[in-house]
Amino acid sequence: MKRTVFVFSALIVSLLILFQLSKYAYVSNDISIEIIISVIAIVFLVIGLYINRKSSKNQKHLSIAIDHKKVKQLGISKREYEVLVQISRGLSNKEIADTLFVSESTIKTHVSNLLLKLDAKRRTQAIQKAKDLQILPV
Amino acid sequence: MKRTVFVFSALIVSLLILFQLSKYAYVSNDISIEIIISVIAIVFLVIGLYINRKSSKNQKHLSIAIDHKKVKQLGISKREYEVLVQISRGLSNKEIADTLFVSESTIKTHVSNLLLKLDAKRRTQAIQKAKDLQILPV
DNA sequence: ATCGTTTTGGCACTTTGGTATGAGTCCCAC
DNA sequence: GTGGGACTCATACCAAAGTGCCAAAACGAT
Repeated sequence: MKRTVFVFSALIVSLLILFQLSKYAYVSNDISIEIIISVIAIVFLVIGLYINRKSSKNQKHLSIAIDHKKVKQLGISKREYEVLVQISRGLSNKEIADTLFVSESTIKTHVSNLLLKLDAKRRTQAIQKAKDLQILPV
Repeated sequence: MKRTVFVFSALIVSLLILFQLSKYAYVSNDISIEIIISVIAIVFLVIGLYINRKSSKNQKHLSIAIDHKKVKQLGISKREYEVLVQISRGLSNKEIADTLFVSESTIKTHVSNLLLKLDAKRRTQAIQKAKDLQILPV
């Protein structure tokens, strides 16, 4: 939002500058009218591209953002979410147990609960559903 | 590529038109010089935005684009790739067998070969690696 | 301090996944 | 027409994943 304001301010300022320049060009007759117009064209092309870059960056961030609210809505606890992340990295229950310093039984319990909460039959399906729900980076 | 050519053609044409207009404005003195400049500014702003929209669309397509060459490099066959896609959708071997109209044994063979070729220990890891290698939509 | 949730874990059991091996069919290239 | 690759399938076996049930410890809020 703040950036949009900044962009429009810059736009207005450059407009004013260009009006001044165009008057100056008019005074010194026809030597540079094409150059002025070219400059204007380039400047506004760049401005257009700049605005575009901003919006595409926003899109990127949106597609990566994780919906923490949805995690809570699904009743997925903090620890369960950690397990979910490790599952999506392709780790086995034993490996997850080792990285989280708990027993494999515990991981199995967490996984079982995750499958229930995500309405999935397998861990691979859980990964897919979690990404659809934007609770895992796509 | 074709669209880029189109955009640049439009850009050059509009430039020529604007030069003509600017000369006309010069002949009819200073009544419309600001208007001409405004028009130029708006036109090129729009062109910039248009190019931006295109490039952001391209970015989207790029992030989704699949590296078919890499699939071949890894020696993954057509059928194996089909199985890989179904794995990433979260299907079980039996379900994949049903959707591809073959036996579960066949799918097991394909999966085993896939794990070898992707250097993965589990199907979840295969999904992860395949996405890293851009042979599956991220 | 007590209640509810989370986290942890064990055990027995079933299901699914993955390996190894071997083999038959099909098709394409040389 | 022969060899090689891709696709198919089976069997046997082991590993991993997942279920059900239970229960204790830890934690957080009122």
